Amino acid sequence: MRETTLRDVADLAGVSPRTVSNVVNGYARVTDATREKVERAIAQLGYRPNVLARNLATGRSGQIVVVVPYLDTPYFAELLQGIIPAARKLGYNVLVDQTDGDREHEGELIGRGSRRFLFDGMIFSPLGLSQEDLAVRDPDLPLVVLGERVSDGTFDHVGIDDVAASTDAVTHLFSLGRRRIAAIGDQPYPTGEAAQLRTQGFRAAHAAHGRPVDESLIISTARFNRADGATAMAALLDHADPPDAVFCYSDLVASGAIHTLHQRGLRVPEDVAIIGYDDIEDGRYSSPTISTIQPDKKAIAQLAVERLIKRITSTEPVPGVELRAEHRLIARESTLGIS
Amino acid sequence: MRETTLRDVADLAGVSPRTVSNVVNGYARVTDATREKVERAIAQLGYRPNVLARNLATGRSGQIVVVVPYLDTPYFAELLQGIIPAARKLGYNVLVDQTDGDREHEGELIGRGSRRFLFDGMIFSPLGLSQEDLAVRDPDLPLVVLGERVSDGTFDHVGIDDVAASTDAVTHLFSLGRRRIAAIGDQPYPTGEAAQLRTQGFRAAHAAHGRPVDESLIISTARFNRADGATAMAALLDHADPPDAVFCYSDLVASGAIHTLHQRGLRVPEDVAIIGYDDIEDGRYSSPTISTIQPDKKAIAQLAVERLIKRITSTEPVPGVELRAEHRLIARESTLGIS
DNA sequence: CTGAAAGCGCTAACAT
DNA sequence: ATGTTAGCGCTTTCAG
Repeated sequence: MRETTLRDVADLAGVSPRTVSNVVNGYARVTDATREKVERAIAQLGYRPNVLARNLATGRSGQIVVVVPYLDTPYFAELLQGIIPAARKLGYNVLVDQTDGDREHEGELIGRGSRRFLFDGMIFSPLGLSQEDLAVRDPDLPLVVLGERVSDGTFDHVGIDDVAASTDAVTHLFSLGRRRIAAIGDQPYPTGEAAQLRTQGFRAAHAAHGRPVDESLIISTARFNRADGATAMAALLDHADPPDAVFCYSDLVASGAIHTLHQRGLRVPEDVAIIGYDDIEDGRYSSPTISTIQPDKKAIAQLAVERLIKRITSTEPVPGVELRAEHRLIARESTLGIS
Repeated sequence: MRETTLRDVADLAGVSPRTVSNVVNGYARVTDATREKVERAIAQLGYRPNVLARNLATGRSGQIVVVVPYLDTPYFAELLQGIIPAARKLGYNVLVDQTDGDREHEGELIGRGSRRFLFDGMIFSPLGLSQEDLAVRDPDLPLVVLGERVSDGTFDHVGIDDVAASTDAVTHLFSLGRRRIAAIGDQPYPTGEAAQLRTQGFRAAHAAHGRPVDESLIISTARFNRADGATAMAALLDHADPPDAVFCYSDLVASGAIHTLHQRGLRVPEDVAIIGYDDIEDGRYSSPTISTIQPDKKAIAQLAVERLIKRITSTEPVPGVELRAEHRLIARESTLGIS
C-alpha cells in the first residue's frame, strides 16, 4: 500500500497540488473554505509530506549536523546541551555524528561528499584532521569549526584562548606554592594542536615565574581520557623526583590521575595538587572536587550556532571569523584542599 | 553556479545517465573503457551524487537514527559506542537525536512524522512517552526500543532484566551485613517504568531476606542524575534513622550520593555502602570506585542493530520480540571498601 | 486565490 | 552493455 501523496490529497479535496502545498506550508493566503477542505482530506488520508522530496525541491533540509570525535566525551555532550536548543530555537534540527577521530571519516564529512545535501550546515570538531587537511573542505558547505584550529577565512572558528587558559591553570599551581609542576596530555604531532597550545601555556607560566621547565615532567598521551591520565600519573610517580602538582589537559585526564594517586595511597592535594580542563560535571562531584579551567560552553554553543545559521541563510559569501569565548579558573578541592 | 549533475557527466562522457549511474553505484558490468571515460568526466567536473535525489528515487537512505533523551548521560554515550560501529559494519550510518525526554518531541519522532523518510529505521530510548503513547507510532517505521518498555508485537525491545538486576544489587548489600537499605530513584508515575522495576527488585530482595521494607527509605527523584542523587542522599541523612546502605538507580545517582556523604564527613562504605547501576566509566575511576550492575552494553547494542536491520531489510512483517541481554554485579570499593 | 506544468537529480524498468 | 524514459513527491513559476 503506497504512502499517500500530496497529489492524493489534492484529488480528494478537489483542488490542485499547488493549493495543498500552500496549505501544508502556510504559504500564500488560502480561503478558509479551501483550507478546511484540504485539511479534512489530509486527516482522512493520513497524509504526511515526504521531507526528502521537499528537500530535493527546495534545496534545503532544515537540519544541521554536529560532528564530534567521540560522543562519550563529556565535554562534547555538555556542549551539545547548548547547541541543540540554540539551533532548535532558530528552526533547525540537530543531528550528531561521531567520527572516532578518524581522519578519513572526518575528511569525507567536510569534503565534497554526497551527504552534503542532507544538511544545511555543519558544526565540526576535528581531531584526526590537521590544519592542512581542513583545506580540502567543500567550499559550499556552511561550516563552523570548534576547538583549536584557525580559520582560513572560509569558515568560522570558535574556541577559547587555550594558551591563556593554560597559563592561568599553571599560575594557580605556582601561586599555591607548588614548585615541581607536571603536565599530562601533550601531543607533539600535527593533529595535536589543542594539546600543544596547552603546553605552550604551561611553558609561559613557568617563564613568568622564572622557573625552568623540566621536560621530563611533560607527559604525552594519545587522547584525553581517564585511562590516559591514570597511566601518565603512574609514570610520573615512578619519576626519580616526582611532581607536587599536575596540570591535566582535560578533566577526564585529571580524574584518571587522581585515581592513580589514590591507588598509591597519596592524597590530593596534600601530596599532589591536580588541576584539569573543561569543567565537566564529573569534576564537580568527584572526591576531591576537581579544580579546572571552565570554558563558557553556553557562549561557545551560541556563537557557533549563530554564525552557522548566518552562513546558511546569507546569500553573499560570509568572511570567516575567529570567535573567542571566555574562560575562567575554578579552584576546587583538588588544589585548595577541603576547606 | 549550479552543482554538476549526473546528466552533465553523461553529456561530457558521451554516454547516457544510466551508464553514469551504473558506474557510480558499481552496478551492472560496464566496459573498462566506458568506465574510465565516465570516471574522467566525474573527476573533471567534480561531480558528486545528490544523496537526497537518490534517496527519493530508491526510497531508502542508508541512515538510521538513534533517539535518546539526553546525550550527556554516560550510559547512552557508552551504548552508542557499540551501536555506531555495529551499524557501520552493516552499511548504515548512524545519526543521533536528543529529545530531552520531551513527550511531544518523542511522539513526533516515532509518530507518523515527515522526518520518517530521512531514516530507514530507529533505535529509540523513550523517556517521556508512556507505554500507551508508544501505540501511536508509525507502523511503517522499523523500530527497536531500548529500556524497559514491553513490545506490543510491532517492534522489538531490548533490555536487561531490571527486576533481577536490582534484586542482585540489594542482595549484595544484605550479604555484606547491611540492614537498613535505602533506594534512590523511584518514579511512581506512568513514565517511570524503569524506576519502578528497580523498586520492585528492591522489594523482592527484602522479601527474600525476610526483611520489611521501610517505605520512608525509598526516595523518588525526577531523573537519574548526580544532582538527584546528591539531594536525595541529603534527605536520607536527615532521616531520624538513616540507612547504612543505598541502592542507587544509576551510577550518576550513586556519584551524587557519595558526594553528599563526603561533604558531610561520612565514609563510604564504612558508614554507608553505595551501589549504583549502569557501570559507566566514571564509577571505575571515582573515589571510592562504585559497585554497580553492569548491563552487557555491547550485547544490547549488537542486538538492537541486528534486529533493526533485519526489520529494515525484510519484506515480510517481522514479529516483535523481547530481547534480554545479560547483566552482572560488579562489586567495588563503594560496598567492599579498599582491599 | 488557484491551476497547469516544469523541474529538483537520481534510479530502474524496459528496450535494444 | 548501454540508451530511453518514466517516475520518486514536492515546490514554484507562470498564467488565469
